[in-house]
Amino acid sequence: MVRKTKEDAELTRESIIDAAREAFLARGVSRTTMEHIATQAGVTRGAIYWHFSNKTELFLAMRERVLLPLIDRMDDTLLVEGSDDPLTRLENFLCGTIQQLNDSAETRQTYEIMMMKCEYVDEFEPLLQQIHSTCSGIHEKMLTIYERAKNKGHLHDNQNPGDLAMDTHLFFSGLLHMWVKDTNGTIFRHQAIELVKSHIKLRRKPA
Amino acid sequence: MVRKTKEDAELTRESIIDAAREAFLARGVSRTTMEHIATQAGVTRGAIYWHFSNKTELFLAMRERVLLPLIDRMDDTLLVEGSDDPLTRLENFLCGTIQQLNDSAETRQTYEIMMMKCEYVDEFEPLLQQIHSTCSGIHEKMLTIYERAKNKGHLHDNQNPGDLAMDTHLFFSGLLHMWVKDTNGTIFRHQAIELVKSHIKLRRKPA
DNA sequence: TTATATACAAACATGAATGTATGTAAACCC
DNA sequence: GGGTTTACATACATTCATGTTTGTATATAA
Repeated sequence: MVRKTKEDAELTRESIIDAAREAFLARGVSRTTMEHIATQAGVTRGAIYWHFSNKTELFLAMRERVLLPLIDRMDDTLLVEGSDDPLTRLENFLCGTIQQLNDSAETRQTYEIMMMKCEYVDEFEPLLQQIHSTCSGIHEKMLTIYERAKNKGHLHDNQNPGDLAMDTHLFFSGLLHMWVKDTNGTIFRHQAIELVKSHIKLRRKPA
Repeated sequence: MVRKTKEDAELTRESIIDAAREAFLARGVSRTTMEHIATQAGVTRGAIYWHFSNKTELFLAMRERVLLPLIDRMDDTLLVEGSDDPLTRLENFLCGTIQQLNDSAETRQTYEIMMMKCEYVDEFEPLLQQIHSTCSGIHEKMLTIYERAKNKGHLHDNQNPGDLAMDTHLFFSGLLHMWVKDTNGTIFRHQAIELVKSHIKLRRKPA
């Protein structure tokens, strides 16, 4: 089993990423060795070093595969004006993210790794900066949403968009953490959607 | 420098925990070696192995030193009926936790380690279970608070205590994460207290 | 006062992971 | 279809952390 076609090589590359995710999830990033990943993927360490220069790059590749689509979806759901009012769009975005976690095991596992199975030090510290800028992006979009809602008179009069946006952001951050931590899904996950709806309802002024 | 008195020994033990915290914070738990900790503490690995059987026990000792007081404070602030009304007690508890983080570098650093510089796998996985039960404890106490607030007519009529308690819990979880992640304190920390007040205000029915 | 346990330091033995260097057969290009 | 590059497998060298064992001076207890 030696030189494969270009497409085969791409397949092994992807399968190495999959194997890395499984290994990271089971043993944590630092305790996972290249040998573990190789065994899981059914290749040798040589193959991994051919496609990736080290474990960090593998981690980043795994991460990007689920994070990039998320950012895209965010813009579409939140900012593009459709038939729904702003608060409904916000609710849809939050529920859609939960749904995405429900549907995709890859997304689920990657989030679990990023939240509980890796250490943000040294080469991983820049990621914190990156996460933070993603967060400000989310916050700004939520702020826009709440401003539009306010202009349309959908909010109670004493609520200001800035605080609401941050409150929702923090709520959702907590929600995601809790959702992911409930790994067997018996404790929290079933009520996540309801909580989102209840959170939004708290803001909406009855018409 | 050999055999010390009992009190001296206790001092070295504590200084080893301090050194471990500094080391964990700088290099992450898994990349921190016993040698790093020893150097930081000004002892040899022999001393550490005398006081702790391995790195995991050291980590647990560091953790308990800040977590146990927190649990105690929680009961006192939240459940003991005083002159304040339930929602105010809740606000005081949340603000008090922020204040605790502000005041104690040890607490701050330990939280940062637990949130971003360790991996919850193998021997560390039981901690997740423990964290979860602490969380349900918090949630139940918040639920009690909101039920009392409801009975006293402090809440809007369409708000039910269960959802409110979870919403606050998730908000606060997100808040803590954000607070801790803002390590240099320039982006988020200054507005944390305001956000807590705004969060509570959202629930309080004007008298 | 002497024996013993304590609180470490120093030395040792072992294992394991990383990165690189080399080998190789098949795909790809001309 | 022959040379070159690709996509790996295999072998090697090095580094490094861990846990244990041994040594030792002193506090402490009898």
